[in-house]
Amino acid sequence: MRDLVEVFKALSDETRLRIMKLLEDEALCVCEIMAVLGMIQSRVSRHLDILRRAGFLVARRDKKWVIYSWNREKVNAYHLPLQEMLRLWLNDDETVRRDRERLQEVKAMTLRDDKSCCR
Amino acid sequence: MRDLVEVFKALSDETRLRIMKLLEDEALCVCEIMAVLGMIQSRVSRHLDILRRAGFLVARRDKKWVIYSWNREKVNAYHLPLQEMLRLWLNDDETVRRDRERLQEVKAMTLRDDKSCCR
DNA sequence: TTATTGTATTAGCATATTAGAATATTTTTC
DNA sequence: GAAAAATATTCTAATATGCTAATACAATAA
Repeated sequence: MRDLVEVFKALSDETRLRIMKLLEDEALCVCEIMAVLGMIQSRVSRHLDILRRAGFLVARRDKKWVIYSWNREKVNAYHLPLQEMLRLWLNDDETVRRDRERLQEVKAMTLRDDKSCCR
Repeated sequence: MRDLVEVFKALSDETRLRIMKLLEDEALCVCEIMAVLGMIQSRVSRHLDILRRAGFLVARRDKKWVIYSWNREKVNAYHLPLQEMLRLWLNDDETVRRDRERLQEVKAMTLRDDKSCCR
């Protein structure tokens, strides 16, 4: 029960839903997510941690960067089915749509190039 | 997006999950739910209201009693699929199991008999 | 009509969550 | 090793949430 509460809590926040939708199709580093959402680093990092602890995301380090992506390995009974639903939901949402556009811009700008990522 | 956050928030609480599992198969009045959960009236009523607003429950009045049950009418894109999942989840949970036992006792005791319900 | 029963709402307090600023940590680069 | 870049963690203030007790409301019973 505690797990399920944690899982639902993780999804009970607009910022975290935006992050989940951002990472739906591709892995991103923290600074890219910051740039897309226009939020400061500690805030983004905190939300990523909550999603990771609940089982929705995994983090791997790549050089200087920590890359977050959807977790496809089952760590509890809940996150995989909920991920499937999230994939179907919010695709018409105005904020999600804008975040996706912004992501294309951010990716075109930064090209994570072994030097520095976003600025 | 706001709707979805509200829906997940509604499920982000142990008491409310217990209520959802209690009402999974049958409609119950507030005092029966109070008796099963061993919680005071204002607390139960408040949680029922949160679940109702999120679309998960409906309330109908029957004489003195207000009977709550799962809402089967689609009021948003989210609650029906989540209800399906809830039906599969938590069936092995110890608290849920005890609540179900307690419900049988409460029903045997009270028999909602046109006079008074629970005491 | 008045009293009783069942339910909803409100007020006040305690706890939890969130945001931003500051600091710490880790890795890389020089 | 020192500096820089990226990320994590901690601290504090603001807001939200949950609980109890008290009160209000609605339907029924007397």
